[in-house]
Amino acid sequence: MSQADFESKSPRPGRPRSEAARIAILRAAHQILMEDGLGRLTVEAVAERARVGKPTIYRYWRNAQELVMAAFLADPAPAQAMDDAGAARGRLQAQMNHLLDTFDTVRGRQIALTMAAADPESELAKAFRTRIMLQCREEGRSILTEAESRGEVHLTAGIETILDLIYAPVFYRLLVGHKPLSREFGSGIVDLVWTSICIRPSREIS
Amino acid sequence: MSQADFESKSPRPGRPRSEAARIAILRAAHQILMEDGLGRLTVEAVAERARVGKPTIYRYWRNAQELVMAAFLADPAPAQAMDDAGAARGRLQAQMNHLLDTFDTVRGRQIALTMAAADPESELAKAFRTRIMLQCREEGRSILTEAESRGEVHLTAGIETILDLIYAPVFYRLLVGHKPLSREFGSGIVDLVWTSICIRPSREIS
DNA sequence: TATTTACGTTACGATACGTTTCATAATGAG
DNA sequence: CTCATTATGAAACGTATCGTAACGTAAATA
Repeated sequence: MSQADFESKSPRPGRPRSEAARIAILRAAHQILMEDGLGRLTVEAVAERARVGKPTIYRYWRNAQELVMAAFLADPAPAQAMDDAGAARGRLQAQMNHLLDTFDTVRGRQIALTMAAADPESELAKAFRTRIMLQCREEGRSILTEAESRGEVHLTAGIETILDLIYAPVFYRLLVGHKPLSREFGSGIVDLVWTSICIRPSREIS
Repeated sequence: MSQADFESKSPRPGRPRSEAARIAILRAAHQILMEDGLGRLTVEAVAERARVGKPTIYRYWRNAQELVMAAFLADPAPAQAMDDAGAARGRLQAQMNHLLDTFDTVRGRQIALTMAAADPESELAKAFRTRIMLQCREEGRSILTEAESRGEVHLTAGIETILDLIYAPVFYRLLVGHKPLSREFGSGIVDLVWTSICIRPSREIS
């Protein structure tokens, strides 16, 4: 009788895990990330704030990095209701605005930093960035591929490169901080990319 | 007689600082960054590898972060001799290739990570990123503004936004690692941006 | 009831930070 | 030459943190 069998047959013997403790830990971690930033988060501090023992934290997560990622994912940003009806360019712009609203925040920067600081090849980092990046990137992809099928744009340069051109500058300014993010910046990005890929180039933007 | 006066009048009394120690420290730090990465560099390890005392390190630099930045700056990447004669687009492409050669390395990623992990508002971080970013960014700016003065491109979207579109995707892939950097990627970036800003749009690229 | 698993507290050994103390070294001034 | 000064590396210090072990108690199942 393996453990899997055991679990499927009846509840485990012994004390059950405390969901209240788990939630308190995730909340405490998130608060510390917002107040002190990624570099100052310690398991000790989280344990103290959540009023739990360190062993409890280590029962759920292997290290601080894993806890941090879990904390961000446990408190997901609000998804935007995407309007499927409008023009592709307008939808891309709206989505960019939503991305800026979501990431031009303390939280956004800490998320980006967490992603950057992780070993890119680790399964943990892959899973995290998939979760963080997937929604907006897939929306962008969907907008662009639909526009392509309507003959409005060409994606010759490769959809992945185009998506990077759209989203990377946000991330870049978020992390490097050499210039602020702004709606104007977001519009500039969308304008540049759209001008490049649209099949009927429109010079009236100049 | 202030310290500045003192220094300008005659050599300081007492034992002079050891340039050999300073160089050994910077080299050791750089080696550890290349082998273990930013997150694993400790002052203790640098001191041991450089065969110096910790107080010696702290006499020169206030903390590990400052030392890391100094180590990267002490070993600058080779500057590319820029050919002023070619077409702007080709020069931009060549510069992008050089940027990829320089940054698609262990060192490049550690530099980017160092920049990202620093508090963007600190004077130290500002100075560091200025040093790291200034050369390639100013070259790109120069290429584009010359092309603009020749009536080849328009920079309506703002030169800063355009420069971010060119360089951010490199940084993004370098840090996030969701897809590799490549010459093809670099060409894709330059193509997309060029198509967007050039005044005579050329459709033969599609 | 006994057994099992989870809990928080406490303690542990290891590592690292930034600083102090110390003996020695390396200079310039008198 | 002596003396004063500054730098050096080794050693030590107090503090913080990591990840884990030990412990008494709690909360469940059989």
